[in-house]
Amino acid sequence: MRVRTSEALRREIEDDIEHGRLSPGDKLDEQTLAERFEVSRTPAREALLQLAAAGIVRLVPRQGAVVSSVSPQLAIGMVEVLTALEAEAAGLAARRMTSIEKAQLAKLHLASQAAVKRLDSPAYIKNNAAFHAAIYDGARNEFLAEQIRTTRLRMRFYHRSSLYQPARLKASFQEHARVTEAIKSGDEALAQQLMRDHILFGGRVFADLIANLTNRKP
Amino acid sequence: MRVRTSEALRREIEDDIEHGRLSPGDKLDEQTLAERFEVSRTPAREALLQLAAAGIVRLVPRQGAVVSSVSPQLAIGMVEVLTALEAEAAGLAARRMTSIEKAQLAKLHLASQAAVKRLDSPAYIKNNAAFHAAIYDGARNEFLAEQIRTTRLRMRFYHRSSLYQPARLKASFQEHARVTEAIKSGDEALAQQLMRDHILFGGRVFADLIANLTNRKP
DNA sequence: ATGATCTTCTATGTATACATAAGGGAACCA
DNA sequence: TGGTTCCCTTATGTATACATAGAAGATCAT
Repeated sequence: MRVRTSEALRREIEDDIEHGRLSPGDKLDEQTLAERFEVSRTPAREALLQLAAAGIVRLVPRQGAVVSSVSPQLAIGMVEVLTALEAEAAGLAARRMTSIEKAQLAKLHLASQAAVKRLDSPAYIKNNAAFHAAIYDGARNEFLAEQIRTTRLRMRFYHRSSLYQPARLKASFQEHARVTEAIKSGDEALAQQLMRDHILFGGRVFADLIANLTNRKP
Repeated sequence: MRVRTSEALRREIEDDIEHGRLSPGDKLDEQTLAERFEVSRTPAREALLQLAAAGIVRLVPRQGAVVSSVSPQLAIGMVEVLTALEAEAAGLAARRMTSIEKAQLAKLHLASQAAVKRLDSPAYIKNNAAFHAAIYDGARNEFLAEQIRTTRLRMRFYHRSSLYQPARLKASFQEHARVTEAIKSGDEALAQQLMRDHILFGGRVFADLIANLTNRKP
């Protein structure tokens, strides 16, 4: 086998969580996982260990693994960290992007206008991802990009994008416009501040959602 | 056995790296680890998996594990991320600390003065850790604190604290004073900015060190 | 009937066995 | 002498076997 089996299992389980087939609190036992993927317990166990290291599942000794749940407190914490990281990326991008890259970023931004007009959330979500990815590239910091990716992945397990709300979608586009301008003009502090506001807005929706979920079933 | 064996091994190996008994690039094979700790290959292997998930070692399929090396690029990246996170913590602390906590922070800061006067780096390093820990507490964000802890741990593998330099030690104390003032007055933006400068200074020493190391043996 | 204690049973943690891919060395050829 | 190919060794990846800690259930006493 070319790829590591445990790696494949890990991705499958992540996918299950992301698509709601597994929910926070669900128990994952090694035997069942092994049977499901038709492997022995060893790779199943190793997949769980990797998930635990990433914080996706909680591994209680002698009690197996459960899908991590997110407290409102943790949700807010993640939003705050993501905000700081995204803002840093925007600031660095303002400093480091070439004029060619800045022009491309502006182009990416404009390309999303069509999706906004049609209120086409799935399309805009793709545009949005491309826009932010361009900023990560421009920041010239792989480690930062990786930290953002991990944090976002972990958040994605628990919420649908706020961009499914038409109001949020329109606001997002406006905010992107201002961020693009700030980066274009090389204004590091402004780019940071604008990105901070941008992420915080979307993040609040996430934190509110978690708070509601938790209140409902205590 | 009460604790997980692989967990214990992981800590031992981390310790080895931190204290220089293992260097970046060193190979870690499962058999040798197992023999050294007098366990079977299974826990040894699981420890390596956990270290790999944390980025401490690199795990190449069919080729075993090597202690991760840090490129100058990665070193700079880590400093930038740490800067953003520490700044965020300081800003949040400025907003959220009670006046009692603020007074305690000021007290912690003053307590480090003696170590500065004696140029006692080990003592100051302890004071420094307590000072920063108080800020993490005040930020009311466990997730942020954990991210900072992880990043710092990973950096600590590769450098001695810049606080062993007398000049840096004195400067650190002055910077702490300004940060303390900003937090006391609840000035979020200023606290962020001052902490940013503070971390960046120390971080540059780290990045320079890595750059030099890499240039020497290419 | 309720609680406590004991027993049983299951799933985890560890060890060991087996399969296989990658690397190294030897031999052979040019 | 240099290079290529083949084989062998070794370490990783996976499977299986065994030990044991906890959980669940049953039994008994109050």
